[in-house]
Amino acid sequence: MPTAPSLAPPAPPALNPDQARALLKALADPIRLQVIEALGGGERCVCELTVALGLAQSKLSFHLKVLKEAGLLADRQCGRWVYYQLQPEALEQLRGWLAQLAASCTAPAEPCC
Amino acid sequence: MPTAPSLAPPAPPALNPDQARALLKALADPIRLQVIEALGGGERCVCELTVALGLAQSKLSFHLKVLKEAGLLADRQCGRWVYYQLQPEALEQLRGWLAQLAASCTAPAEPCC
DNA sequence: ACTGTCCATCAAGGAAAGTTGATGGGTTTT
DNA sequence: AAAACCCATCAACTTTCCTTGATGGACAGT
Repeated sequence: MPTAPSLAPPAPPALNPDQARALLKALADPIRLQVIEALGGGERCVCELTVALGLAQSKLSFHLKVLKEAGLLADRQCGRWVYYQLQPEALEQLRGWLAQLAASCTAPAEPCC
Repeated sequence: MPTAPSLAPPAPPALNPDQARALLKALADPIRLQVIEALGGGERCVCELTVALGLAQSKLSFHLKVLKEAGLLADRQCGRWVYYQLQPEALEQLRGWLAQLAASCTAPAEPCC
């Protein structure tokens, strides 16, 4: 048995600090949250998103790039269109990272005076 | 029975979008994460944190304020010192918010071509 | 009172992120 | 091959965030 196959069920690969920061920063923007919510119902192409959110194409493209680089979105070209879809695993990974952070806070609360 | 008393056990009050954004933004900074980790072991005063993290007093004070305003920290004055401590509920609330966001993404995945 | 320590706040400068309009590459349609 | 459409990228600008050094308030000790 070379490398014991893990039996953990979903077990997200655990985030490194930079990935976590990128995710947090990507989510900390109203426009990008709107994009995520708009993609909640399924895949959409850029031109659909521009009209749905009332954004300039250039502006939307910028935010899509941020979200994609953070790992929250995946894109797929289809002819002349580019479709974006959510990567819900990313949200789950961030949740795991937060849980781990909270777990490291064993604060015993030591009042001094 | 005027307002039925909820039976939910811990039930964090649920975050509004602005609170969630403040939390995300506050966590998306390396220095502030160091502060949080430093406070993981319990309450600390500002002067302890400055030496522990090697930060200028003014700089640390700025980041402490951001974290406090986001709800991640609470402070307490004791004589000449000011002690900061973590508010782990804030992390839990953010986790809940993320779960809710993920739940709203029912992406049916509709390939077109 | 005077001095020293701890801390928050401020103004000014620098760095990073977001916005805008324009340009060009790639694809389909005519 | 020309025209129309979808989209990413770029440079210039604006805005937001962070850093730095200085100032002052609150408290404790002398």
